[in-house]
Amino acid sequence: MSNIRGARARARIEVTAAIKDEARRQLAAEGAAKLSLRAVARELGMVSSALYRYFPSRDDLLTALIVDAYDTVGSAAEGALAPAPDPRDHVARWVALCEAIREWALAHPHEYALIYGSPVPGYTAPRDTVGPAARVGTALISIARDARDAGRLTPPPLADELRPEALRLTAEFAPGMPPASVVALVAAWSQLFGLISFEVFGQFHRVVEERDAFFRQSVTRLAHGVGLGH
Amino acid sequence: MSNIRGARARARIEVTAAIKDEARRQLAAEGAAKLSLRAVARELGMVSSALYRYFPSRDDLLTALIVDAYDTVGSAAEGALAPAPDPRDHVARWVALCEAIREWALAHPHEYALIYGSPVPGYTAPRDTVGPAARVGTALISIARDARDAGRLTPPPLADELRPEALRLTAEFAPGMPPASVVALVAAWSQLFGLISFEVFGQFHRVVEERDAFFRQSVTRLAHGVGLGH
DNA sequence: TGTACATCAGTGAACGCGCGTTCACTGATGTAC
DNA sequence: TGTACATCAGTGAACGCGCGTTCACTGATGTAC
Repeated sequence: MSNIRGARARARIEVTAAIKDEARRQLAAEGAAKLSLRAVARELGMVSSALYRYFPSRDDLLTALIVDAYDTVGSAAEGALAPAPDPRDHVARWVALCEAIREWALAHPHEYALIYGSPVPGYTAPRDTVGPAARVGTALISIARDARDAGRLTPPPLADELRPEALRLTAEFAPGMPPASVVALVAAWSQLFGLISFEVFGQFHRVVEERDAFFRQSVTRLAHGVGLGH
Repeated sequence: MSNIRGARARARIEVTAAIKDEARRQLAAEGAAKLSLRAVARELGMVSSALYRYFPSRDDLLTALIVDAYDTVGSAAEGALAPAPDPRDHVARWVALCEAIREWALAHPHEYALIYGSPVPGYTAPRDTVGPAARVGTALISIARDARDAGRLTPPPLADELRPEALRLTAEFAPGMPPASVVALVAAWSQLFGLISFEVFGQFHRVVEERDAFFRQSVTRLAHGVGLGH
């Protein structure tokens, strides 16, 4: 039974998780700027200095929350990729993926704001965040790749001035894909989050009412813009 | 000479402007959450309580900054509408409009974040902001309307489930326009800000390098998605 | 034109508050022999 | 299996800080007669 690992090791894992959970709760209540170590400790019945056994500073706690957020939205996206009803209907898979991301965002608006909203002032994201941050983009690309392999991806027109950049993006993020499609994918990626951010941040208030249907329509059009399903 | 208006009235206007300018400076340095009345007063050589002669509370100062931000980006947008080289090239006008908004955003990232980023926690936008907030959307619609009047607007396909919503949106925001175009316009509006937000908030860091050309390409495609220029 | 009174910008002290972080400490858990 | 020592989670007090807002006040500007 080598899985016991001692009371200390297990306690450390549990307390670390409890701190992050409470921090997330306060994030949802007050927003990132007002997240306070003292308040987290208070709520947990600890003394504030005790948190320094787990996180060297407030910023490190924030970083952990950011990494977790990227990871949960990333795995939500990847999860939506798997159970596709018809793996050959690339538009439907694209829409399902977009809907999974939107649902996560609506369920966790403050964690969403943490990673896709205004940067937290005075805080600069460390290296640890770049891997998890890429997962959503990778999922979007994978659908386009499947479509290409099935001969059902039509590259959109591409301005000459963007050709070098398109080749660079392709080499770096989606080798083998048509460069024009890669550019369109990057644009669609940001536009997807434009749709979600406007909903989550309240810009659609008193504008769009039928949000589900509007989102479905818009991301379907986005899929066509990328060249899926032609 | 009735334009003298007394030293008091003129001083009030000047001091109010100075407070907002200094607040904007701090916004750029620290972000909205850290904007502090005391720091603004300190920098202006006033005592903090003196600001209460001009703004009843910190939130009211924030509201003033938000309204100003919507107004400046709105007039930047409207300004780009006017000097169109060829008023019949609706795609070019659309692109110019989008570029004007992007340039304002890049030049004033914190004011941009104030209105298009995560909502400031604990702050709820008052009525005064809705008028100024609509100016950008109205400018986008006006281009589409010109295109339609010239017979150069092709409504995109529209899902049946969205038909009622499309009619409502049309009646409210763009009477007389094809409902499918209005839905596409609302989507394009949010997607435009997705492109800008990703650039301003750093998501394109180490991803997109040729930002000008990428933006031009993407908003041109956005124009086509709305049905301009067919 | 001169005077009496009202208005209002700005002062300075104070209120009560919460914050991040450091430090010397206690006592429980883990480890090596 | 038992003992001696090392590790480490958590304590409690303290540091120095900045914040928004209120309040009674002074003195300059504006207004009515």
